[in-house]
Amino acid sequence: MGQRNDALTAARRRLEALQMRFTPARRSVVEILETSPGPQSAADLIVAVEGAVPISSLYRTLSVLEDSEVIVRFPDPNGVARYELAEWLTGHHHHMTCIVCGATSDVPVPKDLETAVDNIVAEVGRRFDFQVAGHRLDLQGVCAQCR
Amino acid sequence: MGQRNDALTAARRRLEALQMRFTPARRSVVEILETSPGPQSAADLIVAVEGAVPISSLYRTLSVLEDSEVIVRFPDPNGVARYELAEWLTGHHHHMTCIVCGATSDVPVPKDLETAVDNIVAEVGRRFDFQVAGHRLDLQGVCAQCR
DNA sequence: TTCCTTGCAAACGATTTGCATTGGA
DNA sequence: TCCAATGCAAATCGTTTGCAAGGAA
Repeated sequence: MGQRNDALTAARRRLEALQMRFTPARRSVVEILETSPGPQSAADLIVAVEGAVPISSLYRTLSVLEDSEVIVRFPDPNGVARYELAEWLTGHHHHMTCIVCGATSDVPVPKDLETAVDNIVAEVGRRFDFQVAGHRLDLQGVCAQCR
Repeated sequence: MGQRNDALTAARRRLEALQMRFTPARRSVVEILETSPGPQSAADLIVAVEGAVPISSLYRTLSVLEDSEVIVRFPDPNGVARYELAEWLTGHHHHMTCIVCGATSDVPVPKDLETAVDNIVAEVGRRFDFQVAGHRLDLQGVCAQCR
């Protein structure tokens, strides 16, 4: 079923639909993010592309992918921008950041727990007259490797 | 009972315990944060202190208060650093950010819902072998004023 | 040919730091 | 007096942008 190529294919289609090219740099970033265990910083990506892409081009690539909603950018607990494939490509998930090594990884919250989170979020929105559009749940703690 | 002065008093004591002074600038920042409906950015604070405190001093003030754990710094959804009184002064709470006006405000999640959140977080930690030390739940949506 | 894309360098905005000065205990 | 705190200016860091050159359709 080509599961491995889904994100790549979807990304190419999205860009082509916007009359933009699926260039090597753009493809590389999508590939890297697809195979990463969690969101990557611009610095991580600059290293990951092995200096094959100049800093300014990397940022431009990220900006294009973000504008086309292939990736999303968000600040990690330390304020550094991190990027990951958009949820329409990966599914909804949360993050856990290790306070020892600083690594941030994805947490694909099981359906039953996610339902509970949704209920809580909806209830809070109701109580505070806030029209909820989405949420983020981040855990801080110590990962298995750091114990 | 001097409820209004608790944070101010606690902040002064904390600084004095560290042999630091509770200067006017430091006091101002604590007062502003104590009376704000949500976390403030450095830019907000610079405006709030009415130019009475130079930029560099304001940042130094924030850094001192952060190091002494009187305030905490965290990035809002747009990546700008925001500051608020530490939870030992205000109690645990979450945040909601309006995607229209960008305002971030506190959400003192009711005890019953917070208990549910705690259970979920604990369960996730168990399932993913992650020693959870804390969590952040942020809601994105549209606030009452922006509808 | 026509645009989109790239690369380099300069520009930027937010935050930090060096250093001499000020001021409180 | 003595050391923390301050203020200004210069330095940094991550990120963005102008502009001319390169490349795919």
